[in-house]
Amino acid sequence: MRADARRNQQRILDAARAMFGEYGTAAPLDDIARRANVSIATLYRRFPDRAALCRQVGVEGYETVLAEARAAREVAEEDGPDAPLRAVERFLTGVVEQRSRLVLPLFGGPGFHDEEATVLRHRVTGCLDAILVLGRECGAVRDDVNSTDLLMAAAMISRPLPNTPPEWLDTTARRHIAVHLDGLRPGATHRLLGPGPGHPEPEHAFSPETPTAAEHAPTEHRP
Amino acid sequence: MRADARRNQQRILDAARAMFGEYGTAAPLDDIARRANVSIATLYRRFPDRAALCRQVGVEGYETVLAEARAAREVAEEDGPDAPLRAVERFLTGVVEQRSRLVLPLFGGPGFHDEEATVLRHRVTGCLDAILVLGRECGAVRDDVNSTDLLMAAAMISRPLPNTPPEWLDTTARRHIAVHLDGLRPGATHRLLGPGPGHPEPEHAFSPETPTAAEHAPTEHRP
Amino acid sequence: MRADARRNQQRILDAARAMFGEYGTAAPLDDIARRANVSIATLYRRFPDRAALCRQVGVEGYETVLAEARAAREVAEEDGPDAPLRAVERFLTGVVEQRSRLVLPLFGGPGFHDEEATVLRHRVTGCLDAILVLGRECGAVRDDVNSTDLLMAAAMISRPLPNTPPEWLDTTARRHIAVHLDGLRPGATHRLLGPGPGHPEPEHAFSPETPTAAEHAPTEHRP
Amino acid sequence: MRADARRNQQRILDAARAMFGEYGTAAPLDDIARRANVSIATLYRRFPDRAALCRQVGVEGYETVLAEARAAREVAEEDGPDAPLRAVERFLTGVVEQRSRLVLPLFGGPGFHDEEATVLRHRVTGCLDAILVLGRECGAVRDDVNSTDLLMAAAMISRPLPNTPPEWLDTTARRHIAVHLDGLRPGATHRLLGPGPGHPEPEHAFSPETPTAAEHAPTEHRP
DNA sequence: GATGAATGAGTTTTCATTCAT
DNA sequence: AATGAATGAAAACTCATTCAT
Repeated sequence: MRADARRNQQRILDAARAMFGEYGTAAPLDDIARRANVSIATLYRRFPDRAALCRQVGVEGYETVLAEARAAREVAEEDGPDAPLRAVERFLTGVVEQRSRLVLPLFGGPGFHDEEATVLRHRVTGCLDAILVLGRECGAVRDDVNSTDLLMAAAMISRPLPNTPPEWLDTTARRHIAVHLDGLRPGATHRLLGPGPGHPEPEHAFSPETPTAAEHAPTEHRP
Repeated sequence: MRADARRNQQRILDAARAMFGEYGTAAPLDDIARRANVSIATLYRRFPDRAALCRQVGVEGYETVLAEARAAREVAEEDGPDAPLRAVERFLTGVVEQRSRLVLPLFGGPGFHDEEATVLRHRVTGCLDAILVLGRECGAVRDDVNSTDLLMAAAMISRPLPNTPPEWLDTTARRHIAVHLDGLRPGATHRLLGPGPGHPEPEHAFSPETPTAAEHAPTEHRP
Repeated sequence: MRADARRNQQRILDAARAMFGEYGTAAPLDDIARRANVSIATLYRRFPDRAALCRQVGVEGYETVLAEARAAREVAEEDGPDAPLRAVERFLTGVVEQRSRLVLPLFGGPGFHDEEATVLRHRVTGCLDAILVLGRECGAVRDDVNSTDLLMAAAMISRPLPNTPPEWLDTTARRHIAVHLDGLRPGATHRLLGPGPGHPEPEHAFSPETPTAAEHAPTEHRP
Repeated sequence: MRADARRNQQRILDAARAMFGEYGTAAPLDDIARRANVSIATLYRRFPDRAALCRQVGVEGYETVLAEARAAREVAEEDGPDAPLRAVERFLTGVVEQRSRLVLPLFGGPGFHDEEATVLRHRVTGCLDAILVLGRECGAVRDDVNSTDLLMAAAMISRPLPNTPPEWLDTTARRHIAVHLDGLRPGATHRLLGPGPGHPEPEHAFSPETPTAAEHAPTEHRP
């Protein structure tokens, strides 16, 4: 690939992430191309359709999350009895801070069963599992929470609520994280039942991805 | 308003809610009209543009949330030291169960400063405040959580995560609620600072809604 | 016809004239009905289609012109050698002043061959002919100008030029009339050839209306 | 701009002028595109909305008028005492003959204060002023008529009267011009007062365009 | 390889007209 | 007789996608 071609590709991805963030994943491809300073035909040469573009933006988002998860795991390995809990805090906070580069909640992003996304997701949950194992060992974290719970919590908390003043979003997220961290300590009165989504029963070996219904990915209008 | 007109109006709203839920708020108005068994022109007679329709669907969603909040407040007034916490549980669970009728997170719904939405939101937070007051009195709930925290939590938890298998959604939500409830008990180690969004400093009288930036309401594509 | 029905009919005509004046004869019938404070169905009861409404507004306009022509003829019969020229001035000025009630230049008004319009037009030219006969007798008016020339001049001068500041229109019309009156005096160096449109050769008896091509009545867009 | 693009642009303008002439400026854009043998989307690529198309057609019309004014100025510089009056005749006749290419009276054309239109209009009045100066010098033209009077006269006379047989239009216009020319000779008994629209008092320097009310641009229906 | 241009298909929106109350 | 409501048809406009330069 020629140097300028590679540069264009990255410009397109950056423009797409920004436009998707501002206007949603139904943002006109024309506008994305214009923002990237390339022609629409060039965009099409790189990404055969909108889905391909979304997917790539999504994958880059997963990579961002993975970076946060890895940073958090390092925190978990620090000294102190509550290091693992601080690691969870680091993870949740980090994901919220990366919000704009993220696509965990991206409609039209890589499907749940997309191979590359699956691999990345498993790497993320791998990091989170490591944190949780440490947390349980030193009694910093309740033992019925699993890595998927954490990943989903991160996704829910980082997703911007529409029709909400932007300055509320950060404060609200931070407060929610604080409550959540308190809820993660041992001594829970509301026990979580079962292994939770994506986690096999202990006695079973790892079971393959359960086949699931089509992803839900509605289209929103720009108000 | 004539009886048939009222009937049609409701039919349109029902169809719109269903279509918005399935395909997002950019769903073709044609299809909504067809689903409601009226002509597109009839839809336009009632709702001058898509925004008006969204707004009304949104308002109905707020009404649903209000109903849940009121039901929860009744639970809070039952006997027992943990009635308030059960009320919060009732509220969060109820909102998640009503998910499909809901529009808290509806793109293009009533703007944050929409008068009707504001009134309804205040009614909801009123109920939640009542619950929290009882909860603090009997020591069932930490004292730094406010009604907006609860409302935003309900919004975040009930919002379906895209690219996520539908059967995960309910389980995940239930598990998240459980952790959250444990986090709401007194004895918190992660204190919430400040009064939180929308809540004035105690020593101040009630201050009017702070003016906020334009609402964020992106458009998503259907994959 | 009931009294209220008659009142409604006139209200509709007034509203139509006003709307046609402001927005052109393609103004939405809905809006005309609203302005007249009647329902659209009532409008339809009185005027089966837009053409009928236009036609009636047009006929009323012709009646206005006829009133001006009659007033002018009375001026012509006053004393003084230039009374006929003052009569022409009266006619042209009067028509310009009535502009807003007029439809000489109304697209979609009564067609040129419409019976009622033809009768009214002939009455107008009758008055103007009387003025011109007097004018020629006392040498106040050149002898090659006919009543149709005057009627067409009135139509041209009174018609508002689009894209022209309203305050220019009156001044411009007044100045044009002044030049025109000077051009109407005897001693012309630019002679008018032939009898002019609508006027038979002197030796011929009155010939029936010559059949003409379809009327030209374009539709304009609202800017 | 690519060669084919330029060709299409001109085709669209030609089609638009023709359609506007036949059906008014509310003529369906679809039909204009079809007549120009391009797709409607191509039309929209060149002209973002109907107004832009009207404007350009209007500007081309002004250019046509300017060409006539320049040709007339050359006539004014010929020998003979009445050359300037013949120049005026040439101008008025020329404009009437170009009627179908004209847009002086085009609803929806460039607004009065449109920059390009203003420049062209000033160029036209510049030519006409030159003619009038010569005419006054050699006593061929009355001295109270100004270039705006001539331009407005041309606009009024060239504008086709609706509901009028087409064959009348040319004859009527020619006859009106003849009377007008006689009225333009010196020795006027009906003096024009004031400097007239658009012409500053002699003692004042040129004053900028007076700001005027919104242009009047009604919509007509096709009968 | 990059681009400006063209296009077809779909969606919103308007409005004249008819119908049921 | 008057009206609010419903509708079909037409028009404006947008956008993803392909083509020729």
